[in-house]
Amino acid sequence: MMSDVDTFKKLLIEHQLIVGERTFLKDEFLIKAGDVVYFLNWIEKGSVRAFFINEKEEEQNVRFGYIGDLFTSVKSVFLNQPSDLYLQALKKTKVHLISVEKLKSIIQSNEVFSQIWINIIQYLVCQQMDREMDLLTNDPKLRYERVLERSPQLFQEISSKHIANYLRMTPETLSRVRKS
Amino acid sequence: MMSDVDTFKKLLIEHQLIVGERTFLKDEFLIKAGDVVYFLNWIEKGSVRAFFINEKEEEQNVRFGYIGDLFTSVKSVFLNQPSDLYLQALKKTKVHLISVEKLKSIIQSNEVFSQIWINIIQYLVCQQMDREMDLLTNDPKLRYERVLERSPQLFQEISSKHIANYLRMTPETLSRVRKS
DNA sequence: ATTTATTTTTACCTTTGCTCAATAATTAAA
DNA sequence: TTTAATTATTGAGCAAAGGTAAAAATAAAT
Repeated sequence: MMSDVDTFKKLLIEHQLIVGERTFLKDEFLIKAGDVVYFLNWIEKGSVRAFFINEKEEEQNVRFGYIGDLFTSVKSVFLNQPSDLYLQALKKTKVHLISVEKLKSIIQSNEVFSQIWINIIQYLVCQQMDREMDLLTNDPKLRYERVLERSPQLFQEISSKHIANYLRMTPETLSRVRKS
Repeated sequence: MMSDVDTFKKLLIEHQLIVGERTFLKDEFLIKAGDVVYFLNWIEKGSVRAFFINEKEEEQNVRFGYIGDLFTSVKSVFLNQPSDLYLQALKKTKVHLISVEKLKSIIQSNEVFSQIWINIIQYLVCQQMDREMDLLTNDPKLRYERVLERSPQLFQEISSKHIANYLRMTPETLSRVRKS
């Protein structure tokens, strides 16, 4: 059985929404804060992180993307405003570029697209609720275990340093938590 | 100029999606965890909180609703599963009931509905990103200030006790933060 | 392969938000 | 209005997560 995201990817190809591809070296930025976002990135190879700079000028990770993921600065796309996130390649990463303009247009004109789009963003809302519940867990160990259970692949793909940041703790705390 | 939510409310009336109304006394539950959710609550009067029970059996607030808001257990509606949230009246609260079944049906069949629905849930995603950034702010004072700036009405409507919980801190810490 | 840089682990110390407790202030109930 | 119950404030002590620093382990670069 095909997932909504798989169906959506098939539609992206059929309707020629893929307008190019790009390769980023490790640490290169797909998008920087302040940039206007023209593309969704469909990751063919590599991995990416999304982070923002907080009030103390520190980087704060909010999302990771791996092979097969559609990755972008969502708020920027939805609100038509400059990105508040940085998207950065964690290793050499190849992406296919989906035109935001064409995507928005076809979501408005094509019934099939709009319905599947609804399913996809509704699912995104659900994932964000889970993320909120994770972040509201005070005990670092429980926070770690919750995320490990739901996203085990995260811990395969991403370095502990970045996971610790994502989990709102220091690398030292994560290291201790994993031992105990 | 009419907001998407206002337009949506107008459509709810025109298409007779309001199938009843209910009044809840202070502390009564609109929905309990485990319940199947049949309705969206359009709040006419009063205020409501959404919370879940965490691993330590404590209540954890995740959302508040006031007059005019559409309020429900979103994940339950989107995933067709029992609610993981409790929705509880914080004072005597009157709501109009929107049929989830009818809403889902009309979103699939009516172009106008589906397009405005897309706008509404895309906006919801953006709000959740902001919430995530709030929760990732480590310093309680900054966390308080961020939310106060973006949702000043929250501090009018809701008691400090519940706000503190929502902000991931104790009432004592919130009290001290407000003084300083 | 060797060097350089980065990440992870460990120990010790510091800070800060939480618990507990007592009081004051508000709100609800009789 | 008076009483009861809940909520908000303040202080003191403590536990736990974070900071610092140094060593060990990986990974990257030459």
